[in-house]
Amino acid sequence: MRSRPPTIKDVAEQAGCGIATVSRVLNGTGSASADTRRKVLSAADALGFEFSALGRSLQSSSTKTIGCIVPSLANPVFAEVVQAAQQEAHREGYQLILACSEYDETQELQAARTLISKQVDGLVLTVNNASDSEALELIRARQLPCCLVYNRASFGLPAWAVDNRAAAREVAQAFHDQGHVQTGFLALRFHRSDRSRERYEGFAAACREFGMADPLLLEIEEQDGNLLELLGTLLAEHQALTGIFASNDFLALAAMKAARALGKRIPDDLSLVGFDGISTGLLVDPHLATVETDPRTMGQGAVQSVLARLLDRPTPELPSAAATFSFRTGGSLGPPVRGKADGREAATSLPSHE
Amino acid sequence: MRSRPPTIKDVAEQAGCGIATVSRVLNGTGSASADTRRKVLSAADALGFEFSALGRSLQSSSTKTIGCIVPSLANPVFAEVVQAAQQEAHREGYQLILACSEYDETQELQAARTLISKQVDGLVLTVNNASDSEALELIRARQLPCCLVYNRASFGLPAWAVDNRAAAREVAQAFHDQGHVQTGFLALRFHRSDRSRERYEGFAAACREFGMADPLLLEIEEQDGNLLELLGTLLAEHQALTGIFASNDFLALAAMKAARALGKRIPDDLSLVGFDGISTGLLVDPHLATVETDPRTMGQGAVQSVLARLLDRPTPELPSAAATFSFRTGGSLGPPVRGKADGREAATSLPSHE
DNA sequence: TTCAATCTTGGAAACGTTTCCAAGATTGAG
DNA sequence: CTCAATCTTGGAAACGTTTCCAAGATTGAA
Repeated sequence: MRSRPPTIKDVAEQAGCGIATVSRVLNGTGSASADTRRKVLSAADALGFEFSALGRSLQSSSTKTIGCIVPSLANPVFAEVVQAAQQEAHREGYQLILACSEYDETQELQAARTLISKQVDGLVLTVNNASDSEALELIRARQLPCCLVYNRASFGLPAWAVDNRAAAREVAQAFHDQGHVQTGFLALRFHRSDRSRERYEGFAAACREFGMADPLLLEIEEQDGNLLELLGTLLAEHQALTGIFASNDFLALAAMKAARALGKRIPDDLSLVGFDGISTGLLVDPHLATVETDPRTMGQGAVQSVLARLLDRPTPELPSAAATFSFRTGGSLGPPVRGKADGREAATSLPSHE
Repeated sequence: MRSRPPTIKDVAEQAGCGIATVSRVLNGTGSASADTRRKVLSAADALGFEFSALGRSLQSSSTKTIGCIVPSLANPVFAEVVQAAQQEAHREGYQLILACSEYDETQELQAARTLISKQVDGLVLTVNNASDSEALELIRARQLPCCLVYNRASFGLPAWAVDNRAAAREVAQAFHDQGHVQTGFLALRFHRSDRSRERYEGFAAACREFGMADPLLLEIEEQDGNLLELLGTLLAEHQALTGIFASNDFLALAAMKAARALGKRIPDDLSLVGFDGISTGLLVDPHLATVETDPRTMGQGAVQSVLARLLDRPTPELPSAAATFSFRTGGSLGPPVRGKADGREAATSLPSHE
């Protein structure tokens, strides 16, 4: 009938000893006679006692807790990051507190504040704009152990990031190798993500390098609901494009669907390349060409970096820039084919894709 | 240079007043002269003071924190549940602590223990087996506000669940309507999920009801890696089946891919129906027929239920069983067609699907 | 049997809050 | 100007731990 959970004091009383003794016995620190040990153990068991992490944290000033901020869990990339981070933290006896910023800087800052006030021991996060984030500034001011994920290193913080520019260059190269000239870059919330911008910039620079036309920037502001419609309109407006690089796989897949609704063949009429390498890309036909990244390694690594600072361990080695991604070819990328539905011969005359 | 974050005591000292006053001013509770208020405010600002949720929780015995346990974030259904739960909690000033059980009862219990010791105010969770879960027993013993998600109500706990049996019955009906007799039920970790079992039982019962053959239970134990191979083998062994109901969409999509690798046409040679209604099912061709559920509503509702108990609000109404799912038809479900690649006429002689 | 060394034990302080309470300061009415 | 009512303020206790320290109990060797 007691609603209040039992405390160490209750155990001490029941066992007929002092709270210090209970603490020592239950934590296996310090000495105790066999008799007392037995009494304490059975009292704790009878009461169903569990230490309150609160009291413990207050006194040790360590919560065994790591804060994690990501833009959204709707993107499987971040879901994987979080899952891997959670596992790694758990492996070391740490808990993860999750917050999603919804790609909103205000919520991002808000989340950082809350996590800090919850006294998290460290933070792992993906911010919208690493080079200009109030949240990061706050964290740095507090000198909290922290590691970025998918953001480029910034504010002197370690970062498990993808080399977006180098990856985008490989995409441009792939388009160029297939003979594309007129390409576009498709982004969902362009101004809200530094990743997206880096990919675009890298892509644009590489297109120039390879002598292709400047890629057309195709921005979409809105959310899911009418996404397919918007994409349809956008694609219809830009029939000249033979290839599109999307800032993430979901967008690429949606574009694939929208293009087909317009009667376009993939890749003959339109080639598509995504970013992230989510598994869904391998379920569609043809497979989505994309830049594969490794969210699990990122999430795990970021937690390791934070823990290293926390526990005075050697800092884990960050992957070399080139090892942060790998271009994955797929049937969605092929040579552009002139002519509408009768371009079969032209298609077969070129090297078969994949 | 101070590494220790400033406490209320520091602010009091700087402002030249007592800590009680600081507390009152900063919390806007109790009175204070305009002068003191100003001094406290500027001192707090200068020090960059933030309350420690720890001390506060210890004294108020409320952490403004809700624990959340799901099997995995790899399944977008749970990712959505978590995301929605997180948003709803946040809306009410609560934080979410996340734990994944990896479909493992030991980790499930472990997670519950940790969250309890972290003094979460409530819990939202999906367990592997609601009718027999040590974690749930622990929670019930502690009388912690708690709500199940995707599990059937159990232990007297509220639950935002899908009526798996009724949903499975609709699937059986759909198969029957299309003329299927020999069907199979495909599950990934059958013994590890009560949802999967309920779906199978409901499906089997309904098949009998509709005069179809008992569905064949196709179990897979292993994880991703070789999933496609395993599915291929399984499908090759059971050529007689004309339709398969998979316990979730990912499995259904993987089966679709494996079936195609075997040269089967979907749905002519094999019809497929999934469960969950993830958006990926609409990206493939043909669309995946499935049972749609609403993870966001579930996650949000569960948090509301917990908060209702926490804040003495009226309990939110649980959805009626029938409203927990809706059958979504799709091209992956059609009438079975006799004969291998030359069964076109037979196909067109039957009502065209969807 | 005795004394020193060791083992066992519990009181008390500290961690950062909130809140009760009493005391001192201020106000206003008569 | 006086007294009561009100406002403002800070000390202290409480929340649940851990850990320091000193005191009492036990052990073993001479």
